[in-house]
Amino acid sequence: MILSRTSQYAVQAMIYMATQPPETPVLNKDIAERLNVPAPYLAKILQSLSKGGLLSSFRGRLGGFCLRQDAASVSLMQLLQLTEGPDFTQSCLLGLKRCSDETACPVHVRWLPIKEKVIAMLNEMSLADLALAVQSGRYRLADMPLGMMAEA
Amino acid sequence: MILSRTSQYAVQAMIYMATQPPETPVLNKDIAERLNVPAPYLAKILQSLSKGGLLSSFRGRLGGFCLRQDAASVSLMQLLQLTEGPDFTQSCLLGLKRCSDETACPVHVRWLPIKEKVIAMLNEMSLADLALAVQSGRYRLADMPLGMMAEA
DNA sequence: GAATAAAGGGATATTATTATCCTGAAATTA
DNA sequence: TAATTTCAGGATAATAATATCCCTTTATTC
Repeated sequence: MILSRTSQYAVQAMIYMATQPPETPVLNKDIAERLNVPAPYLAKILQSLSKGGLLSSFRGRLGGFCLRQDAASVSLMQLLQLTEGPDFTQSCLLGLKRCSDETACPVHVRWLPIKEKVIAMLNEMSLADLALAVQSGRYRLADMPLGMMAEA
Repeated sequence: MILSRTSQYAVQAMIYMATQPPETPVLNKDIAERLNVPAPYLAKILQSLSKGGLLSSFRGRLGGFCLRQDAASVSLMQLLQLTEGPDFTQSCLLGLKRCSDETACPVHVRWLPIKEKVIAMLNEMSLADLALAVQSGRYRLADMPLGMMAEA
């Protein structure tokens, strides 16, 4: 029902980056501060997103991280497949190794349609959508007293 | 997206118990064996389900565990609220502490309807339903070579 | 009453996840 | 070239989840 903390940080960070002007590297430190998330841990996550091809990273003075692709072309699904593993949507609710339409656990038939809705949602939502929602000011990216959705 | 292993074991165990004649205590050892799950760990889980009011436990020779209520009156939701915590369905997908209709994370609006479907499903499915599904022979409770759904 | 079988409960061990630390490498600026 | 800034990467630490162990209590059987 819930994502790992790693995924939560990753999603928040990616959405935040999508709210920033592209091509201008964003610092891990800044993201961590805005999201109120442990910086060294976030660094590891961003590192793995770079390896996974979603981010570009730059060292040195004007360094930081940029979205490698256009925010509109990155889905939540793509992102979560990196952080949760490539087939995180396929696992059986009861933990069975083999649970398909042919040989299933007893909740399978009821769970399947919901799972498909989840998958569709994850595929449909892009970072651009989410960034826009945040920039509109109606949605928040973090539990913070002071708002973080500036420049639109 | 996925339940804790504890919950998975709990659900499997409860469904299994619901397939057994009521009033006749079932041994932790037997459940563990059938489900292919570590017995000492399962024992802790069953213990907490007893404390939670879903099971009755009996010590001594003819001891074991019984469903305290009729299988038809126990929903998956009830069970999972014990193993995952009372408001496990309310947590924000992105991990925000406060994420309600008024002040929400950017995925909230898309997630909400799905979450409600999940909640409805969990409320609607009873142990009796699931036990019946298993007893029909068309669904499995564990990753086992030899079938476990005997007596109907 | 003694032996046996089961759950109860506390302590401990193992593993995975989350988080921190430190040093090095790359880039920029002066 | 030297100083600074930032990510890279490895090692380590802290925490939480999962799993095991041991001993006690309770009930049954003999």
